[in-house]
Amino acid sequence: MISKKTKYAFLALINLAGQPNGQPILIADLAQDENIPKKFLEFILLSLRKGGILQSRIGKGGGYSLALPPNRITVGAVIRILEGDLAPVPCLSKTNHAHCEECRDEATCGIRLVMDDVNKTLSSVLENLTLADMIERSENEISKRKNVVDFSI
Amino acid sequence: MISKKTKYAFLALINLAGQPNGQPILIADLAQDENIPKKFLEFILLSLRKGGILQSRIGKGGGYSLALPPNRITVGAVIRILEGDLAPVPCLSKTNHAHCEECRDEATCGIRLVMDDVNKTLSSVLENLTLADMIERSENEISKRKNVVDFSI
DNA sequence: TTTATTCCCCAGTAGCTCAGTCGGTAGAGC
DNA sequence: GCTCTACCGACTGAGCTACTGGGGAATAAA
Repeated sequence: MISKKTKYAFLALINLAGQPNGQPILIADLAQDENIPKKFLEFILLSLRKGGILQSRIGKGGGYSLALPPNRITVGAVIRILEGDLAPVPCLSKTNHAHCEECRDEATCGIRLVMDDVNKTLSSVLENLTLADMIERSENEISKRKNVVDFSI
Repeated sequence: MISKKTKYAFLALINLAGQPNGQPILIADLAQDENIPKKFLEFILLSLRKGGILQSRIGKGGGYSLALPPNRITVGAVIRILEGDLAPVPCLSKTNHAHCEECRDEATCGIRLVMDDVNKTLSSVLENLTLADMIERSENEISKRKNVVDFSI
C-alpha cells in the first residue's frame, strides 16, 4: 500500500504536468488546488526536487515545475524517492542491503529466491509506467465516458 | 517490504512442509528450531490456521501441521492473511474498499488506473508462486552449490 | 537597498502499527 | 484429575505516518 505522501506526490505531479509550457506553480496554490496540507506538500516537493524530478525557483515568480518530461518520470522513481527502497525483503535491497538475521544461508534461502522474482517483476512494471501514462489513462477514461453520455442523449 | 511476521510465517511453513507425512509439530519446537519468539509465533500460526493454511490439534500429541499440500499454498495467500489486503491504494481493495478522499472521480483517476495494473501484475505473480516453489528453489540452489564444491575438490 | 515573495530547513507531536510479552483459559489424552 | 497443548485478550516500547510551526535564506521587483 502506498502512503498518503506518495499519493499526494502523484496528485502534485499530475497537476504540474498540466501546467502550460512548464510554468512554475506555487506550493500554496498546489496545496489548495489538490487539497493537500501545505507544510506536508512542501516537504514532498522538496524530496522530489532532491530526487531530480522537480526543479524550483525561489523568490517572486518562482515555484515548482517538472525537471523532466512526463514520459520520463517513472512511477517507480517517485515511489522510491518517497517510500525508500521497494525491495520486499531487506536482503534484496540494493541501496541499503541488510542481511536477514533469521536467514541461515542467504544464498540458498527459498524466501529470498522467490521474493527476488516478485521484486524483479514489480520493479519492471513500476519502471515502465510513467506520469504520462497516468495522465493518458485518465484522459482516455474521461473521453470514453463522455462519448457514452453523448450517445445516450 | 514484507513484515517480520510474514517472514516468520514462511520459515514456519517451510519447516512444517519438511515434516515427514504431515506429522504435527509443537509451537515451542518450531520456535526454537527457527529462532522465532514463541508467543509471537503462536499468534502467527493461529492466523494461518484461521486462514485455512494450517490445521491444529490440542492436547498431548497435538501441534500444527499443513492443511494443504505445499503446491497449493500460495505466497499471496500467506501475505494476505498476515499483512491484510495487498492493494496499493485503498480504493482498489476488494475486501475493504474505501474510496480515497483526495480523489475527485474514482472512475477516471489516473493514479488508480495505473495502480490497478500494478496490483493485477503483483497479484498474479504472488498467486502463482507457492510454498513448494520456495522449497524447490532452495533445494536446487543447494545442490547446484554442492556440485560446484564437488567439482572443485 | 529595501521589501515582498517564495522556497528551504529543523524541530516537534498525536496517533498508529510492528514486534513482541504476560497471564490466563479451554480442550485432549493418559 | 493431571498434564500437555493450543487459544485468546490485554498490554508495551520503539518507530513510523501524517502532519504543524517557526524561522531563515535566496531572489526579484521597487
